[in-house]
Amino acid sequence: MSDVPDQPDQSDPSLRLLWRHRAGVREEPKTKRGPKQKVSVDEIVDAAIDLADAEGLAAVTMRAIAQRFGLGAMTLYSYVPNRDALLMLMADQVTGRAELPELPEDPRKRLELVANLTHDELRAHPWLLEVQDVRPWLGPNMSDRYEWQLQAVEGLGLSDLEMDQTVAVLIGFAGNIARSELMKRRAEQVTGMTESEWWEANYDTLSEVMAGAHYPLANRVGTAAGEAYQAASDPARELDYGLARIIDGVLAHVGRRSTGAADELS
Amino acid sequence: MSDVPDQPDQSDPSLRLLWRHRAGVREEPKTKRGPKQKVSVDEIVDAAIDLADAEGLAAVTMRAIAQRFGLGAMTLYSYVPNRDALLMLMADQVTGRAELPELPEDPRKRLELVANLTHDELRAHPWLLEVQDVRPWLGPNMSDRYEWQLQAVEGLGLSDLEMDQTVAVLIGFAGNIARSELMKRRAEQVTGMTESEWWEANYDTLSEVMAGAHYPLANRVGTAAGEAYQAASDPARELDYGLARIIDGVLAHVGRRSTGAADELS
DNA sequence: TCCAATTTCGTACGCTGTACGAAGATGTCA
DNA sequence: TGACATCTTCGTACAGCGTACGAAATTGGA
Repeated sequence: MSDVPDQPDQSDPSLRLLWRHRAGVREEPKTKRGPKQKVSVDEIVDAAIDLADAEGLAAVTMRAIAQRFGLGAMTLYSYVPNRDALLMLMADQVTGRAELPELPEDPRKRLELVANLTHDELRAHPWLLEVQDVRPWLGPNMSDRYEWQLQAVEGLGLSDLEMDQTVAVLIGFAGNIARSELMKRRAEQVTGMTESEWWEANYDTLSEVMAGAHYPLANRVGTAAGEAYQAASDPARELDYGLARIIDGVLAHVGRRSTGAADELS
Repeated sequence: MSDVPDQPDQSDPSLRLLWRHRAGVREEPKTKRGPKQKVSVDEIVDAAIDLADAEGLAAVTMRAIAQRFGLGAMTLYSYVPNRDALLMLMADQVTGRAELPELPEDPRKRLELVANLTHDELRAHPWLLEVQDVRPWLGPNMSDRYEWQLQAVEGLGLSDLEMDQTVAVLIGFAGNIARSELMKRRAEQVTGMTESEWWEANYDTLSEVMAGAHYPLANRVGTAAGEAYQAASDPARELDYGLARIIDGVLAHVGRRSTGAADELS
């Protein structure tokens, strides 16, 4: 009824939850009545991370986590507003586990480090690939990570915008490799065969079904891949190859600029 | 009881379903008894694609699709073995809708075309991003696509393995851009605010909560981004930048090789 | 001591994919 | 023409999900 600044707090409540440990979060002046909470948000998030690591993100159900603490499922909702928020907290918390090594002098090594760190992390916690596409949440550990990533591309001669975009390309590429590794592992798990076993088991069907279709390049390339690795793909080598090309491109770009050529981006 | 080659058919039943239209699939000698099916697999898959386009992959439920045809939910299972198979069919079928343009002469333009085609497709059908990570299914349209993609990198001086990896880098990058656009759209939908509105609404909370944390580079880069576009990111420009760098890197690689330098990959 | 505040959690709802089995439709054969 | 085998259709049911709701239990402050 009044025009008092009664703004309904448009701000995202998840932010305070994400930054709960860092200085600056003012404790809300809550009365301390009521039972003490039996566990902490961190314990819950850690348990959820462990569960996701061990059995995949699908196994991270509210009921399963609660059970780990001997709690009722609904009890979790006094710690965390909902499952999506929990996933967000998991993502930030697991990001905080990796220590960020000092950056080497050599520009190529710096960029490789950024990509490899992301890749290793996603291999250890593949469920991050499924979580990430909620939002690039601004948690404290994600922010630390981003700052570190920017340090890796600082001083190369890139514009501010290009620094951000370069980081995005690198970690995006690392994510793609990790994703293809995950797919491969899952396919083996689901079918119960290795990749080469699958090809063997389906060779007859494939050639029957593809009779009349002509894939000269795909056949040649597929054969080459099958001989080089003994599978259709080898993510580790894909990582090396693609990363080298991307870094080549970035370094060529800044090199070209520093020798006085035109640049097309602000 | 006998040692007759009674092999339990290890081959993937989904393959015959994927290739159902192409020559070479032998019709199984089934008796023609029983009622005729009222719709076709193609109609079901098309309806599912339309639904996914309009309301997202989560809206693609067996019940919802069946209802579109006035069928009972369980009826779908006489057309398709399960939901995952349906998603696979959707992915291949929607891939077949895009026509594959003739490839230009200029190598750079060819690689750009491969990436842009993928990007446009994923913008039109973002749910492909959620489906793809089941497996790179060997459907007829996916196979056509792959052959076309290989044509784009044929003759550049890449080895067979490198051709495959180059295509993977390009379409993976296009997918990442599409994914970040999707995230952005979803975030706006969920929060009901544009990106800049969100930053404005959370500015106070952010600075309160991040007090004590120092992100000099992130602040500088973030400010630059906010001024350049009026948002934290601009996927269209990220596409141009990253694509240019990747292609730079690939062309530098083959250029270096053709001028007689060493190559590190088979 | 009593109450207000808070946590805990049992129950329930709507939604999902899909297993099961009955019912109906159709072609084939005696 | 009937009887039967085979196929499609689909109602019902189940387990599992996130979570809304409200009651019960617990605690600190007045």
